[in-house]
Amino acid sequence: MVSTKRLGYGFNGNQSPTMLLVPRSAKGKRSVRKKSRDNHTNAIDMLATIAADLLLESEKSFTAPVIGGPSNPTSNGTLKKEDLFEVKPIKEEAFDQGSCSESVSGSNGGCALKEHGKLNSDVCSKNPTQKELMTKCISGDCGYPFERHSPCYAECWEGNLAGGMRALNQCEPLTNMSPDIWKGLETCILGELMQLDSKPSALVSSDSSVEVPSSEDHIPRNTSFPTGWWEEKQLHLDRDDDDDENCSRCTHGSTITSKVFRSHDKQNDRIKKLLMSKFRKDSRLSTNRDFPNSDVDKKLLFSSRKIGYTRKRTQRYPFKRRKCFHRGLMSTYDEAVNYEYMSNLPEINMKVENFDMDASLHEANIKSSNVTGQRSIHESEDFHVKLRIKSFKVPELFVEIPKSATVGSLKRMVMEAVTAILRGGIHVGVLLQGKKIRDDSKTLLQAGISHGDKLDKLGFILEPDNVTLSPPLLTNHEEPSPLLPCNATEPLTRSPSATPLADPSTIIALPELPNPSAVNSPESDHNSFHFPMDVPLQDDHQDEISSDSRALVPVPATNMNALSIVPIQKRKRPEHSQRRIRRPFSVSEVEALVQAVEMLGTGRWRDVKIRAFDNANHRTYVDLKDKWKTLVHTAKITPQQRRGEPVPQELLDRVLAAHAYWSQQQARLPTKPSPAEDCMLN
DNA sequence: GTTAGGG
DNA sequence: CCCTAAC
Repeated sequence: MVSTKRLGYGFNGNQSPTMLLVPRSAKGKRSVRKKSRDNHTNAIDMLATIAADLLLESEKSFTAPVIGGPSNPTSNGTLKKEDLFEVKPIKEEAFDQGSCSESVSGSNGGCALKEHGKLNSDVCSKNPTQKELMTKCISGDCGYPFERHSPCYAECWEGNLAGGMRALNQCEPLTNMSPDIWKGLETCILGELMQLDSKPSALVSSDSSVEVPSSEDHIPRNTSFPTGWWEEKQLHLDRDDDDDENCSRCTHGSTITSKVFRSHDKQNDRIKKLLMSKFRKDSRLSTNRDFPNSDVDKKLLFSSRKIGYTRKRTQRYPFKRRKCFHRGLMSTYDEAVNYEYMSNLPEINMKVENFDMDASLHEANIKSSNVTGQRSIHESEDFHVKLRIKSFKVPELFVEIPKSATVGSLKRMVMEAVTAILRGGIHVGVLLQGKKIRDDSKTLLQAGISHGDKLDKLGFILEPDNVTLSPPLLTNHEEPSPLLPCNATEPLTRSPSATPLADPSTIIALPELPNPSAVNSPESDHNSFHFPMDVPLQDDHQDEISSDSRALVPVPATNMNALSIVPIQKRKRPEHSQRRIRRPFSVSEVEALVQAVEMLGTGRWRDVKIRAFDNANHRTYVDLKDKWKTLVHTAKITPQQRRGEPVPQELLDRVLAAHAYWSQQQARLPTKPSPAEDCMLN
């Protein structure tokens, strides 16, 4: 018996950032849209993207970006010119510390914007050039209807005045799209947002101004910053007037009147009709590229280059901002799986081709849009729920390995473990407030994955495919567990329930260690160094993982409790765990098996197991029996017919001999010990 | 829980 | 390596 200290490691994958843009009406988890193929859909795409941006940020509270350049103004507010022109890349780490962290902590939710607002105020007051530039961007001089999507404004935000100026100069006005049209579109979208806010007082009044109540009350307490998008917008517009007061206004959510709502209602309705009509036609004529030449159609056909730039911006900012200000939110999205396609951010983020699939909803939209004032909340169906999955975690793994093991062996163990989990296929489970959403046919809206407060509780789970559905076990796993970041730094210490590895008898001898019993131990062979799969798959263990880590912890296959709640498509073994990983017998294992069978015979596999494979936890006596069966078969066929690692002919000869002998013995006296065993017993 | 045998 | 009948 080998006694050796083991090191426990917990793994949680770390993968590339992802962002998903999914229409609310999308069904199922795989409703990722295909990329748009023409300018028409590009235009809709862009509008949808913008709308989604606005929507999300109105719901989840938009937070201001951090100025990249003069991020650390001196106490007296003095800013050097070179500071303004210096492009300082924003490091993500910066968002996890300092004022960002404070603002995230919750008590002073307005701190982030306050800081930012003051900062920007300082910048503006000290540098009228930047202020002017920003104003130009806001006013639409660069042709972008929403300043946040304006390249020059974006640059200004980051303090990159030179870049902002360059962007402004390079920016071609969208001559095909009159400002009024854009204003109208904007108003339409914002109208949707207000409706979504579910505030009865959110009205589009006929006097061309809109009173927008604060969304503060609807912001989850654990979100970082209770400020609506329009509030931030207003902050920009009113920055000339004050600085600190901006913050208090935003934070306390007083009623404001925003310039952006001052559009003409009739025009808005007309535009909306055209837009909705356009969307509807698009959904019906998805393959028809000859689009009607309505005004909107023409005006939607603008340069795709701009769209691309806009998208680039829309991806860029939410990523940074929420990293800073929405830590609590982001953490729920951090859970993820290492899917290759997930890393293709630009592709996924532009999936809005079938922007509107629900014709009935469109009808409702058009119908309701004809009615001024209250509109159905279903209008928001057309917008998107934007989920940013920062990373997907691979299943949490547990590896126990002697300190003396090599790094290479550790790598192999991890590789084996990962392979074992992935080989059976894998799928994503969706958790909302700790509960599984099993009905793939539900829309996101129906499932409740549409509102900001709910999105906080949204999580994803990576699960093996070969799992089963067992209702009696549901309650165990369905307990709402807050989805928080998982550090998984103490994976093994939190398992009070003894695992097989805690038992010395299950410790696997490793080649690096002197092993007195290695003579008969197949595990002493270098090739037989395997990841102890039995260990991490204990039920109790996994339950703790699921509840403690609270992250996207994919459920190992043999966790019956967890697996039981997983809806599956490919369910080949409904009531059982994932197939064990294939572990070919090494030559030394074969030798040990042959030797044991020579002594014990072919009908005492349990004894064979105990005698020769007691340390090999992954070899059951059934495995040994099966292996012997295949060995006999292998010995009978020609070497050319054999596959896998060649077994020495000497061993195969012994197999045949032993097989012949014990077949004969079993026919005569099934219980008589072999001469060899007699010798051993003596 | 083991064994044996088909898949 | 899985599954299961038979013990």
